[in-house]
Amino acid sequence: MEIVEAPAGWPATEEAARAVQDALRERVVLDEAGPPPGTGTVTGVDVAYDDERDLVAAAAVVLDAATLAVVAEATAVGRVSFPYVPGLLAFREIPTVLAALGALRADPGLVVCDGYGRAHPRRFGLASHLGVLTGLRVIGVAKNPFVFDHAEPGTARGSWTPLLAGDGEEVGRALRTREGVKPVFVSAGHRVGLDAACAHTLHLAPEFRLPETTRRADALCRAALREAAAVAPGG
DNA sequence: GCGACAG
DNA sequence: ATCTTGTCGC
Repeated sequence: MEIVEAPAGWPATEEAARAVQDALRERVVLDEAGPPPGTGTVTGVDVAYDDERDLVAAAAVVLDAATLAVVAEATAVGRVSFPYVPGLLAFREIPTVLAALGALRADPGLVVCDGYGRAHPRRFGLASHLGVLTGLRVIGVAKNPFVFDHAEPGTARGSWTPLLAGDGEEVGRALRTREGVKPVFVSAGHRVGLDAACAHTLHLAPEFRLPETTRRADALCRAALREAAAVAPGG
């Protein structure tokens, strides 16, 4: 089993990581129309951790956007490349996620990841970072609010409320995907606008709160981590 | 300085 | 993220 290590020059300090975000931020594109929901392919990415063995497992699952059926999958196991620091999540997951995406034998299409894109302290969360590094269209769908306040959206599926930054910019939305259930938190990552990001999210979550993309990727990366832990020392 | 804080 | 039992319900 190959273990993905962080590439040479990977940030080793929080200061260096923030500098990377500030430098890459200007490459983000948010004004592309992109394909409408239900067309082409859509890919979910997620990771699971084993701190005891210092391992992280990533999964990428490609779905047919029209039927939400799985058309391709790939996983990768790596060394944890950065500690968890709010605002620097991407540095913890990206090397292994890139390996999983690279092992895919199908066109990823739109990528959906856990976490945020534009709705980030420096406007450069995981979804934007992954998009700039791969050139793919990426959106972020998080399960919990981050640093931005929001009003409670209406109880109906499809209701939403803005995530507003201090300067008044709408950086994301709290979007209700199931009636009466806690909303998800959507933001644009790269080459997709916020309206489109929310439309895709609703299309991908016809039955449960979370998009099928993240549900599939979550299950797959957990399975990959169990297999990796079974043959790794420690723990 | 203190608290909050995606996964 | 992860640690964790039972329980209510489709």
